[in-house]
Amino acid sequence: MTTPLVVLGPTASGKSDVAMAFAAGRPSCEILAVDAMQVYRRMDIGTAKPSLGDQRSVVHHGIDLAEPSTDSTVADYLEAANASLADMRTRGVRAILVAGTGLYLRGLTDPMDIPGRWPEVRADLEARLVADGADALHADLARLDPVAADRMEPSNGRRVVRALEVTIGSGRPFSSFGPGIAHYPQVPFVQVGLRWPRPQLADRIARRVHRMMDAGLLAEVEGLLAEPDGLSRTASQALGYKELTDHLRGDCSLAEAVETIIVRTRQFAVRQERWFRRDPRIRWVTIDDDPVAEALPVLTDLADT
RNA sequence: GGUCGAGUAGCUCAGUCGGCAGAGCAUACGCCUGAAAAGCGUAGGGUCACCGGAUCGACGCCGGUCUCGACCA
Repeated sequence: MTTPLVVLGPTASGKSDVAMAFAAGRPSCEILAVDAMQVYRRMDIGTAKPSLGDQRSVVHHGIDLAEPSTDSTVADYLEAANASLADMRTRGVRAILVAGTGLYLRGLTDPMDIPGRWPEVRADLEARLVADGADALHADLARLDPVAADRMEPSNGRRVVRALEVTIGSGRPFSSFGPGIAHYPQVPFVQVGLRWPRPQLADRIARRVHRMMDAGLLAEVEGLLAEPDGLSRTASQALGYKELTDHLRGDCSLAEAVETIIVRTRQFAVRQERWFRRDPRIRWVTIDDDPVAEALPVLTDLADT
């Protein structure tokens, strides 16, 4: 059987190692990275992209899909990732998803009908956001699509603008494109989540950030900034890249930048946990020392059933 | 040893004339379908260094002690 497996968890939880260990012992297994930043080419160290060695021993999908000078979005990712999944299915290859980006994973496990874009509508809305504030736009949304309005904070201008863009642009309520993320139907994916005690995960994150610095992250960032088109809005906000760019501009010392990377990565890891832990379909494994030794047996067990 | 300054939330610091103890960050919890490593909301948290005094009432005033820093010797 080729039910896709999902290994998910916060950054630095060891999910890639677990997936590699599983795939290494089995011939027709390939890995699909479910990660919003590993899609960017040449952003390798800071995104903890699988090493070339790992990529040689197991085929990887979902990485190096976009130039760092362009904005890659959920829809772009889902198109490519779904094509990879379909391809693996027809070849009889088992997919192992290594997932850190919750929204992207939900888009694969619970297919999403992501509405299109209406740039002119959006431009008007963004102008109004600046002029009138997010609450005013949220009031409009509450009138046009009460369900969507209820799903988001009135002060979250970015989300409110998007919901209005879709509702006005498409002529259909934003909420009519899907049930939101609070529904968890059974789906043909086996999902295993790696969970760490917070203090230990924090420690792993700090050590990994320092390891990235030792591996040449600063030079990687300098190289990307030196490219003719630089980093896109989305790529430039990747953890590590953003803070080191600030440092290179002279906004802070290197030590301060590294400390900020660690704090923000820790906060990101918590956000990942909060996203995933609501999903009742995930089988959790609490790790306290060795992710591979502790999670691989569970994964292997579930894979064979 | 002397002079001056500082000591308030986990951290950095506000605190006016003596009248309910504050902010930012951090932390915890939650939301979010084309920026998601993004964006947004809520909450908890205090021996105001310590001891004593005056006062109806002290973080604040008075006396002393301790710690840190700068300067002078």
